[in-house]
Amino acid sequence: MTGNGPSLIDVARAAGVATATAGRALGGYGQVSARTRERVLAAAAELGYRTNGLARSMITGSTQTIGVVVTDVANPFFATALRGITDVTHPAGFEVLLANTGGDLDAERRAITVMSEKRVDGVIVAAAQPGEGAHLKNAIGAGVPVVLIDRLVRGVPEADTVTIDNERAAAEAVAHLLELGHRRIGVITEAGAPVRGPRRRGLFPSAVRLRGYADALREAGIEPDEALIGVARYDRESAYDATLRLLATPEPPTAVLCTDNVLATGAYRAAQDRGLRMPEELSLIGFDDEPWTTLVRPELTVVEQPTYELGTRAGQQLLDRIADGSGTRRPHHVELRAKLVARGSTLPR
Amino acid sequence: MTGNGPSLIDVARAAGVATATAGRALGGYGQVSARTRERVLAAAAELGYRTNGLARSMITGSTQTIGVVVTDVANPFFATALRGITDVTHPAGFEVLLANTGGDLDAERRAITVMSEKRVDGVIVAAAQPGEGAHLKNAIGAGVPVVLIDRLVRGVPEADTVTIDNERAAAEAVAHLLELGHRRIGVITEAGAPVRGPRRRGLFPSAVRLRGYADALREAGIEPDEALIGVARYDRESAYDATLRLLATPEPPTAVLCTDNVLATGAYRAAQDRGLRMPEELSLIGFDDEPWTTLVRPELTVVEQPTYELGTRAGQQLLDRIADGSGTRRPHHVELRAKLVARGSTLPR
DNA sequence: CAGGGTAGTGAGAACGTTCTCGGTAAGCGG
DNA sequence: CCGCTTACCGAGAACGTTCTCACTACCCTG
Repeated sequence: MTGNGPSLIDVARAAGVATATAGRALGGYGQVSARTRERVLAAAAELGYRTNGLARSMITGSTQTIGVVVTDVANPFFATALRGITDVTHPAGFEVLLANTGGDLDAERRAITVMSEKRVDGVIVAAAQPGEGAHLKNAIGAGVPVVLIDRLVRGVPEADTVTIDNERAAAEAVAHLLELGHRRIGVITEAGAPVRGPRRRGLFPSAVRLRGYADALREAGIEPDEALIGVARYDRESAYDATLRLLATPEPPTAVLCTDNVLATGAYRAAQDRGLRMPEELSLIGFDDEPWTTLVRPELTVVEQPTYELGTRAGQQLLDRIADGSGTRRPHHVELRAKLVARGSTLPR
Repeated sequence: MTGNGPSLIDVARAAGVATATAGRALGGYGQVSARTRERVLAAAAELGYRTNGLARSMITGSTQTIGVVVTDVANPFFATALRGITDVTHPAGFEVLLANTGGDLDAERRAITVMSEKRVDGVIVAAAQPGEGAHLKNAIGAGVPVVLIDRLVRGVPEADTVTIDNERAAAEAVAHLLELGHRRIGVITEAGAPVRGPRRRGLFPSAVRLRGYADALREAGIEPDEALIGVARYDRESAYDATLRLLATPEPPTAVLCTDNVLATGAYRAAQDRGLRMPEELSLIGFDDEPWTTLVRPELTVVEQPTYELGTRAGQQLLDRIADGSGTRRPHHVELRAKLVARGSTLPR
């Protein structure tokens, strides 16, 4: 790099004061007379001085930077959550260091390590895998506060969490369909989500939603039918295929719930291509509200997640913990509620 | 913050070597015998040592961090561009420091200042205002490489740029409509875009697209009609209103081009609410392809921008300039081409 | 006028690395 | 056995700030 510009020493020399005094004038700490402050500021402006944040951070022990680790910023869900995070943390004087894991656990480990070495004041993590949290536990042990969003991780009880009550959200969607008279209700969900299993930390939203779906059915006296559960990869085409398979079974569902909005686009397209009239021949519910859901015909009924708020709450959570500092603060767990927005794709005729 | 953990000195003491040697063993530079390296590594693992990146960066002069400044990460356009940036820079060992300006020039100035003080190795900027580039010029003068994306800024000739040929893209869209026999072609565009004016740097995409629209019309012997230019704020509702106004004129357009995808959602909705059959009664073209454009009926014809590639190219551009270092590299200007994707909203019956 | 508090300043340590330089021991050719 | 090279390592400087401490005026109080 180039000569890197003038340092505080240069400014002090130019102003005819000690470096300590120049630092006080520019940094806004300690006592400086108005006259010398002005002299120092003038000298700094003259030389084009830029504070070296690295040196400052080494002394103060704070970088005024937080890390944000997500699987994919291009996903509108994480993008808006990220916006929520920055909207809260930026006014508080914090910058955001961003990492994309692409869902790869190793990438997440590396990201956490690098951020930790860069001495971020805390991290907000949307975990890649629910099962492995050793690296997060390490970070916390090293004094880096961790806030988990959207996904809980096993083995990190010290972390704050901000999540959405996915079980309840899915159950409400199912209840809505039951109320409309549906009995054979299908679901399109992401691969790797077990239908049964103990209720505990370390499950992904899609899995939790699937449980909410199953529980709601049982509560209505309907035993969940494996044949009505369509498993897909996390992309539109896969969801499209899964939906077609579901609709081609001997006893096809009269309603389908999608556990994600990407999956919903595939399912919607499948219903269109199959020539099924919605909601008469097939009712459809998506997850996560997006602008397009009111442009399609019929409009799509969705479970609307408070995505932006997820970000703001997580940001606030992290700020609180950073401000606390003592490390004695017990972990907080925020669970936000999603809202069912009924539209044409499920309304009764 | 907590005691901040063991330092290199502690590791060296534990391993019974000098700090310089411990640094060599852990940092992978200089000469170290296999045996001592192992001793140092063992001691480091034992103590739970984390390299202090701040101290390292102070010496090496590189933070392995780049800054990215956009107006809104929640906008899918910037979100995918950002994804492109990280996908290129992360493998090269760079982290991304993100800032949202919300379109505010002062916020952009502050962001650039802070990033510069944090000693990022370079910045990628989607500018808030095309007219003011003094702060960017300053940054470049201070040795911080700048790559502009999507929007050109006046007064910063030293910056690399990666943009999309918006003029040509809009012209192609208009040509498509002319070919279909349309003569009264309207446009919905963002406020603040002059129809005429000299061709020069410092114009925003919407303005450039509007010029492309006007030029294409003139080339076909049609003088652009002010009454066919709908101006809106950058949101769906405003575009909705502007479209309705356009359609309510005495001689309404038979086709409408939107200079942005957010505006397109509003226009599409307006056409629906007005009960206009597309493409028979109104042809519509949007900007930027998104998943929903193939879910609506009719499917939306769009100008597809290479958004992801915009990010990757910008990332590569910045990496190249950082690697160069000499500062003698002449600025590169990459202009990517958009592609018209014809769909049901414009196809002839 | 003595005593004590306070605003302002300077000198130097400290943060935790990497870099520079010099020194020691081992290996090797003659 | 001598001289030369090379691998390895240590001591200390350097990066550019903030923090600690001490010191000097100066003002105020009694």
